[in-house]
Amino acid sequence: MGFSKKHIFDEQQNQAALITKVLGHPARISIIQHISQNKCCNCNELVQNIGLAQPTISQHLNEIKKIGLLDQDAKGKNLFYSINVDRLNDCRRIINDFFVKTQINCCK
Amino acid sequence: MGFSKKHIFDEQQNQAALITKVLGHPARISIIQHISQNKCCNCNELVQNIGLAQPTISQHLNEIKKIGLLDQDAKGKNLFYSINVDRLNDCRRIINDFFVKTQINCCK
DNA sequence: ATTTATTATCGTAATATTGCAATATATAAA
DNA sequence: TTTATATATTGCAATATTACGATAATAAAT
Repeated sequence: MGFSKKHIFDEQQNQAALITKVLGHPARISIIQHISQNKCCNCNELVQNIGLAQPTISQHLNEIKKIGLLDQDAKGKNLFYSINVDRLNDCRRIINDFFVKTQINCCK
Repeated sequence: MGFSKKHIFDEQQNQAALITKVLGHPARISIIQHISQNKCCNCNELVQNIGLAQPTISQHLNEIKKIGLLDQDAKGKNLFYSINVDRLNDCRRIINDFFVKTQINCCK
């Protein structure tokens, strides 16, 4: 046990769960907020501001990349991250749809 | 290691992360949808429909309860679950705020 | 009182996540 | 070429999550 059973759920359910799972850690919420507030934010800046070790930040960045929320732009030795706004809006729509449909079902 | 560091994040960040973490599993997405579609849905019905063992469903229900999304109404030996719509809308607002603020920051 | 049905809890195994030190990699500067 | 800086990867320890069988608890029905 301990294994995943996502095959018994449909595409939409797995998609909504994947997005919320990635958002389901305060470090990742914080990283996304910080990048959005400081366009062209590099890894080091996140390490300084958030207070987690560099490998830990790097790991969380990878999780966020999994749902396509990050663009990156290498400039010299720096790697600047920014939010992919189109994908952000996709995610927002997917999660909001879940809430709206649930709410409508409850009240009819 | 392996321990949580949520004390380095603010209340809002932890709140958003807690809500999304609970939603971050397809079984819980499915359970919430099923309860919303069938008002007064008991545990057994979820077990039948979702295809996970009864203790597993019970465990997921407990996770969902942690963010106040479930009301329960004991009728005889049955325990009927329903969605707390006020709390659902709270959660929706909290998550949507996160998306909207992030999007605004990106584009100014 | 015994049986039946429903849900919760306990115990446990498998796996996943979180966090970091150490190290590797890559690029720029000296 | 050596040094410095930025990021990624590896390896590992601690903890959390997921899933389920077994069992307990509760309430109705016989």
